[in-house]
Order: sequence, then structure tokens, then C-alpha cells
Amino acid sequence: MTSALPKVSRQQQKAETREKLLDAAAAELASGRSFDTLSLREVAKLAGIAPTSFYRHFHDMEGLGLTLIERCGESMRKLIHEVLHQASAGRSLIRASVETLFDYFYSNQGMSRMILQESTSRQPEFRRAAERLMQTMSSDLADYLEKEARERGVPLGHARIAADSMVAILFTTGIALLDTPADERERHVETAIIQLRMIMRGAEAMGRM
Amino acid sequence: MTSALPKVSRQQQKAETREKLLDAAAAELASGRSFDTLSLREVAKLAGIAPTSFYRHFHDMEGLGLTLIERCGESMRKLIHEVLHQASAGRSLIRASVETLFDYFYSNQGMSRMILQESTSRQPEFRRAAERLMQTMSSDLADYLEKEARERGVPLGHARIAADSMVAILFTTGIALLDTPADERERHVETAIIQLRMIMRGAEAMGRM
DNA sequence: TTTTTGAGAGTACAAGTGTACGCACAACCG
DNA sequence: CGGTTGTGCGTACACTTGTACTCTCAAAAA
Repeated sequence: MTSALPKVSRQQQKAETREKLLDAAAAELASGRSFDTLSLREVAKLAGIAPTSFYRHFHDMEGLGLTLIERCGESMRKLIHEVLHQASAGRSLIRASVETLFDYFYSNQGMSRMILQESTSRQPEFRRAAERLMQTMSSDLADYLEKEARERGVPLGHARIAADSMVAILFTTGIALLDTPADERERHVETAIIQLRMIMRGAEAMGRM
Repeated sequence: MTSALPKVSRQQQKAETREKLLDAAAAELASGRSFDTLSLREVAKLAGIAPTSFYRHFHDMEGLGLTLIERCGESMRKLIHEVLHQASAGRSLIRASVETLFDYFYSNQGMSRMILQESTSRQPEFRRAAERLMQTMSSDLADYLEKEARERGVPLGHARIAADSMVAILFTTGIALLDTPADERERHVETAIIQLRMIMRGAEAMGRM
């Protein structure tokens, strides 16, 4: 009887240790470290591989970081897409968006923080990746707002600009919320909702001009 | 004839080298480095002193950073105060604020970036300092908006919340502007102005409810 | 089967980090 | 004046950092 087939194929094995690296970095971010104080050696050690083996998977720590951002971006975008296009029966859309997104921030603190932080980074690749993510979200939101306004027959001025503002508010207050004691959190959420409504009203007002 | 008085007093001398340290760090920030990749030794060397002498002036790099933030905060607040309370003859107040602040960001790129970046930092002291700065600005702006609204007899809903939004927009788009090619910059400024006007309109609309 | 490939480990090195310790010497105070 | 104080310097140490190089050995290919 011949020996069993290889338990794990080579590429499968490689994919797994690559995942270990990503997970290790994400875990470190989640526990409060900032990405650019994270060293290659440290991540390698946490992933349980030799420092020099890191290079088999990423050219750089920057490479790993970009992968991390990209993945997080995908899941956030999917999330927003669901919120916008699911039957928002009864519940206010703005409220639903805020609460969903803030929940996401809360259960992905490390990654969320990283994205906002890297959006002001000096490393151009990082900055661009983070900005791209926000612009995509803003664009998705703008599409929705325009469609919705058309359906309701309410003219909306500068939908894209309004969406930009809304995304900016969502991100800045969302991240700030992470460091807010639990008993103040709800108040901040309500504030954010008012801020978004205010922008909506302003956009409608400018649409009527 | 007795020898001349000491050219420089002791504390004066100390203040000068302290300044050298701050200047060195600021210069490094201005040329594109991010604060938390800045090492004590590096700053000391640039300031022309021995690494170990650093401790005579700051307990930490964090200590130096906080001083930097504090100073920058003062000058920014003064700037806004001037814009708000000077006779804004003819020129739109919103436009004046945006242009003044963005000019400041532009001629103090390093510091501005640092403040926005540290507002999402993990180091609690830094984060708090940056947040304090923004809240102060927001509060100043809210006071002004309320006063102005009272004078014009236009009811304004949620002035403080509106001011928070405006400051958030000012900072995020202001910093993003630093990495924008010159030919797109003006367009972004106009966008920011529209965003602020939109928030004002929304606040007014909510005041009428 | 034999050969090739490539993930991973281990060693090694130069460079950079924070900081403890002790010394020099000019400014300060009594 | 003489003693004290404190800024600044130099040395030293124990790390950590990225990465070049070589080796192993199992999976994949021939």
C-alpha cells in the first residue's frame, strides 16, 4: 500500500503561513500597537516562523500592511452595501448605517484605527490605499443618495460632496468612539446621527436653490 | 577692570538648546518624517547635542512631542480667533476660515500632519492633546456661530454639533490637501467651502423645526 | 525512479536604539 | 572668595532592527 497523498499541498501550506503572518499582525494591531512600530521580526516570531522566512511571503512590512488594508476595505464595503440595499423596514437608514459601521469599527479596532491613521501617513502607498477605500465608500453612498432622492422626487444638491462629508464624519467620530468610555458612547452615536442628518438637510436645501 | 558679565545666563542657555531640540524635531517632521519613527538620538544629533543630554530637557520623546503639539495648538487657535473676530468686510467668513487655515496647514505641514495623525494615536497622552486642540477650536467656532446667529435673528439648531462637523471637515480635507497636486488644490478648497456651507444650511434648517 | 524547486531554518553582521554612569567645567549662591 | 549645582559629554552596555547567505528536506516535476 502506497503512502498517503500529501496532507497539504505546497501552495496550500504556503497560503497558511501567509495567513499566520497576517493574523499575527492583525492581532498585534487589535491589542493596541500601531502598525509602524511593528517590526518584521516581531511579526515573524508571533507567526511562529523564522524572521528570514518572512520574505517568502511579503517583500516588506509595507506589503503586508497593504494586504491588510485591502482586505479590510473589502469587508467594510460589503457591509455598507448590505446596509444600503437591504429592506430598511422602519429603521432610519442613517441610524442603521451609523450603528452598523460603528459596530464594525468596534469589533475591528486595530484595523479600523490603522486605516484612519494611514490615511494621513507619509508612506504614499499606504495613504493612497486608505484614501481609495474612503473614496469608494463615499462613491457608493453618493450613488445610493442620488437614487433615493430621485425616487422620492426630492432634489439633492451636490450628492457626492455630501457623501464625502458624511464619510469623513463617520470615520473620524467612529474612531474617536473607540476611546470613549462605555457610558458616553451612546451619546456620541446620537451626535453622529444628528451630524449626518444635518448634512442631508443641508444638501436638500442646496438642491432647492 | 573685571571681566564682562556672563554673556548668557544659565537658564537662557538651557532654553536655547531646548529650542534647538524642538526645532530639530519640527524640521524633521516638515521634511516628511513621521513623529514616531523619530528617535531620541537622531533629534539630539540634529540639535547638535549628545544623546544623553536630551534628558536634561525632556523626559521622553513623548514629552517633546507634547510640547510641539501644545505650541502648534496655541498658534492655530490664535489664528482662528483672528479670522473670526476681525472685521470680515465683504469676504465670506467661511471662505476666509478655510483659506486661512489651509494656508496654515500648508506652511506647517509637518506639525499639522502630526496633530491629525496623533489624534488617532495609541499613545493616550498624544491622542488627548490632539483631541483637546480640536475640541477647543470647535468650541471657539460654536461660540461664534451662536453669537452670530443671535445677532442675525436666525435660529441655529445644534450649534456645537455643527461646529464639530465643520472642524472635522476642515482637518480631514485640509490635511488631504497637502498631498494634492497644485492644479487640483483649488477645486478641493471650493469643495470644502461647499461642505461647510452645507452644514450651516442644515443647522439652520434644524433650527427652524 | 531521479532531478528540480522552493519554503523554511539558522547563522551572522552592521547599524541603530534607549539609557545608566561618571566626569568636566562654567554659572550660580552664600 | 569657595562650595554647590546642573548642563553637557563620552563611554559603555544590552537590545532590537533588517537582511545576506547558506543549508535542509519534502513536495512537485520529469
